[in-house]
Amino acid sequence: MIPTDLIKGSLKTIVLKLLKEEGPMHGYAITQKVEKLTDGKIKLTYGALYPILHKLEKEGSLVTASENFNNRIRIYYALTPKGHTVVADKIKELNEFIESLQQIVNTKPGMSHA
Amino acid sequence: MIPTDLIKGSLKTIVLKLLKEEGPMHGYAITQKVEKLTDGKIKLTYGALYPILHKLEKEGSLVTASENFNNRIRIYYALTPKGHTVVADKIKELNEFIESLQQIVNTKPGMSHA
DNA sequence: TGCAATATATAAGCAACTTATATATTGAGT
DNA sequence: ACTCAATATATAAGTTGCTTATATATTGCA
Repeated sequence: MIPTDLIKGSLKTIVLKLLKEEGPMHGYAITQKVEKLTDGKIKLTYGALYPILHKLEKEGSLVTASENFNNRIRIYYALTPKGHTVVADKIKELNEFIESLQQIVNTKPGMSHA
Repeated sequence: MIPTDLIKGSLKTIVLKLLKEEGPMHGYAITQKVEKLTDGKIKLTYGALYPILHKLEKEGSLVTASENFNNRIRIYYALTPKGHTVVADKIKELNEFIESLQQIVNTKPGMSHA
């Protein structure tokens, strides 16, 4: 498990990216997918997930559609056009972040005057 | 500039890694180095840096040595043996984190059944 | 009958930051 | 002489984004 402090700020981007690639998903499926994609290293808790989804919906990045599956309510979240713009920006940011981290982490002694 | 929410949890690891590669540094130099290494994309504020340094010192990961440079006080922070152990762990964590992020960000439609 | 998995949701609390503020020296420009 | 940017360290108040705990309800397996 990766410590939560590291992951904190990336959760919203992760959720948006999944919805972009997988299409509409319900909350439970999102947590499963994240865990699977990262070999259990990132676990999205519901206490984090649902507030994020509700906030994105409020902001107009997501819309919801309820469905009844075996008497269980499933609420599917789907990207709006605005959401597609937002996710593109967020992924760009995340890639820059990853690059910056690598710049720091991959620096080795002696490389400063390379 | 990368939004601070993304960077938040990584700052302590970044500071430790720099001290490992560059040897003892003073606070101001740390902020300069981070900014330079990341092309200005990550800026460490003093309000974040000094509490981190003081905390690491308190935990026994760092020791300090004051120096007088042109009548300006410089406080050099250096890794202790414990600090070296801590930084190794933190870097391992950060690498796992980066890998996990890439797993999510680099996934493209259709790759789920590859 | 009971437990794990499925499914959504909110409230209280905490940690790690940001922002604002304070202090003091050096050196360059005007 | 004056002013401003850069150098250098530090703390306090406030905010955000999570975690942890809690609540509710169904399905399917043993």
